[in-house]
Amino acid sequence: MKILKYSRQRESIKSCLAGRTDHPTADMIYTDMRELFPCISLGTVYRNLNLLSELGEIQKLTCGDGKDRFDWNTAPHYHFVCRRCGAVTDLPLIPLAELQAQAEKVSGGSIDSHTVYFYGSCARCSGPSS
Amino acid sequence: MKILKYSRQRESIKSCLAGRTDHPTADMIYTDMRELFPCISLGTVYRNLNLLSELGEIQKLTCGDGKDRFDWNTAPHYHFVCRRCGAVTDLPLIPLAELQAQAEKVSGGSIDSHTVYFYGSCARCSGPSS
DNA sequence: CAAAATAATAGTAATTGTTATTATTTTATA
DNA sequence: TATAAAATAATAACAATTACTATTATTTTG
Repeated sequence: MKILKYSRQRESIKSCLAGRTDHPTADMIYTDMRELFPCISLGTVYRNLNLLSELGEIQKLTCGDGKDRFDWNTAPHYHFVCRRCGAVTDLPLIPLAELQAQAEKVSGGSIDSHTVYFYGSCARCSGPSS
Repeated sequence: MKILKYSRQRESIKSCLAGRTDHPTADMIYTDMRELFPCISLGTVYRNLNLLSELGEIQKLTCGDGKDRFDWNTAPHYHFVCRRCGAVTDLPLIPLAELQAQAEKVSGGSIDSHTVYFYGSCARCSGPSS
């Protein structure tokens, strides 16, 4: 199936994601999208998020909370997951290309990417008011 | 609910997992377990795997294929996921404590663990016969 | 050791996140 | 504009997991 260069919903889903710094689930995107397209289907959201991530225009994350999350930033970077509030945030760390090269060596196969998730309690949740 | 010190099924699930070097899903454990306990329930397998991982006696992995996997080795270590055959294997790499310390610093919160998954094609799947 | 209390189990139903199906509408192209 | 292809909304189906319940196993208590 050839992909059309233009689809209102897909364009909108992509820019909706691009406008968020958190890492929303399909359901969160769906909630947002209904403001613009009150009749949009959850299936459309899922289909386009998967399509966009297959095309390499967005990234799918699995941080261990059971639901997929999505990230407009396709550049490799590491994430932090707060176990208390569930927030997923980017960390300003340089991805370790050497680590991946080392992993590839010991694996005996070929490695094209890696993911790193840090788990703990975010600044807000560790703060004095909690 | 207080946890009993002895339950045949739980003990057996734990030692079943301990005897495997792959990182089986609940369903794979279930298949194994039925040889010993033909009437064991899948719910029992799930409940005990979750219980054991909450107790810190085993580890739960989410490598992005939709199903949870389990690891008898609770020591921090990194994993390799083959996108072709789906195998999940351990990598002999020293976990980077400094990276976690660095992540904690930039996060502003507190971090107690991190996971690393490498993705690619394993030795067998990259080999000549494929 | 027997009886009472508590936890674990098998069997099953329910829930959740996600994907597939289908009739209809949108978009691209001639 | 007419035709073909792709995307959509609505809905059903699905797979992994969790919840429920009556019964059984284990522990505790007298």
